[in-house]
Amino acid sequence: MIKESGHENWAFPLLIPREYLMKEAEHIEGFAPEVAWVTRAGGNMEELEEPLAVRPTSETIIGPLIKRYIQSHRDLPKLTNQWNSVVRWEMRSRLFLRSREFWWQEGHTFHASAREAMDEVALILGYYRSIAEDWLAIPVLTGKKSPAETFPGAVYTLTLEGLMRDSLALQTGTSHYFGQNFARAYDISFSNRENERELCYSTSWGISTRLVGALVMAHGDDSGIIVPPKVAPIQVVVVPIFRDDEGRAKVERFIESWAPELKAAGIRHRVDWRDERPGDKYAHWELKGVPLRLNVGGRDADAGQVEMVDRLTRQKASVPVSGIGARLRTELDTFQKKLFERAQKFQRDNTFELETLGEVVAHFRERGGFVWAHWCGESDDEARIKTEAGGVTIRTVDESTSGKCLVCGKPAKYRVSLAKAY
RNA sequence: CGGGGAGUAGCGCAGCCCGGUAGCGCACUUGACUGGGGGUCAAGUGGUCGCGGGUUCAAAUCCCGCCUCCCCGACCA
Repeated sequence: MIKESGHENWAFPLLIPREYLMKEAEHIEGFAPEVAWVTRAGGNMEELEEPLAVRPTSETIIGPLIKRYIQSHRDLPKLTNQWNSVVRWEMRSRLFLRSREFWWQEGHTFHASAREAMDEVALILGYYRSIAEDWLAIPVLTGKKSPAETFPGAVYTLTLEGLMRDSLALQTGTSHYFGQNFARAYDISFSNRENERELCYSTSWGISTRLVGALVMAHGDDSGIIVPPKVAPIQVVVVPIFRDDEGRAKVERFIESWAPELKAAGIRHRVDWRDERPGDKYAHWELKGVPLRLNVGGRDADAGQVEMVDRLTRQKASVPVSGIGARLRTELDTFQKKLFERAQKFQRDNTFELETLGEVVAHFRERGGFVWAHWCGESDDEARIKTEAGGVTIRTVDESTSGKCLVCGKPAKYRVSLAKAY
């Protein structure tokens, strides 16, 4: 999707000179606590005269480099994307959700008009939503971040918020509109059609390996993870069941008689011939989240069928091998749909509408999920929510003309979603 | 940075208080029985007890110092 919409892959340096990093005041202020610095080098570990920052994100290195490629409105838009890892020196890390180093995709774009840049930010958010919902089967709430939660240096930040099965929210992607903030800091300008110098309008956006964590926590159960068919490396696993060599040969012949059909139907599958017991294999592949499992023994071979078990319900069904490719194709599509619907239902069942801070505090003492409420926009009130409701934060804000602020009771400017989040 | 806890076999732990030269579960190896939901039995492999020093005839155990990790809080997303 990213490439099809005209973005090119670029690669920018890992290490950022201090002077570059320091240029956008809000940006550096926001990231300062998490930046790792290279301060020594060489066999004697000598102090560097000028420390180098390990990129926590790449705006500050891309700015000074990209400006050379942008001179005229004819050079715009400049649409770049970079796959890399970044380092944020978190005090407390959490596997997949907040690690000190993580792999991601960061897009950085430069435009001749604010309108175009804002459209870009919305376009990408749509792509991210599609990745979350259509591929990972994770329903997401989208909206703007409150000023306190906005990316440092951005005019506004759009976000996707998913709900994990423990009813905590997780930010699964962000898309930022910078206006001319970064262009001003790095003097990224172009000659417009009137032959005047004008600062670029820029954006950045990213999704990371945190999505792996989201996948695990949005669908997993006590038996392990559940991987949506569309992204599953193995969509169907076949577990042969036999006692002796003779039985094995029979089952093997049977499987070989229809396994090519799976391949022809484009189904990613594997036959598990490991020297383990069937029960171990069942548990093993359930743990790994393989959507469909086929148990195949001598009795099935005789009957010309297999026993199909789906990871979601664990219900067993007999499936004739005739036309098995098409049948499994359908089953996988259904699985994808059901998984998404289950997550949607969970999100619906854990979404509430409340009016006062007292209600919100009481609610989050008992449970989690998303709570919709109204907010006047005062950051003091936002801070009060966080302290009094025990870490509850505003996840998204939408313009609103109705309702009263849940904290101060004054007419609200925004409709907000609240949640405890990772 | 504040509070708490833990370092003993690949993993999870007991033993420490009351010193006597290390044990349990899982995993692993071999064999037999087994095999349609994580099996049973038997025999095995595997450990400088986080590091350094001290006390003692003798230290996983007692004393001193150090290192590392985890949890809660603060911070961040």
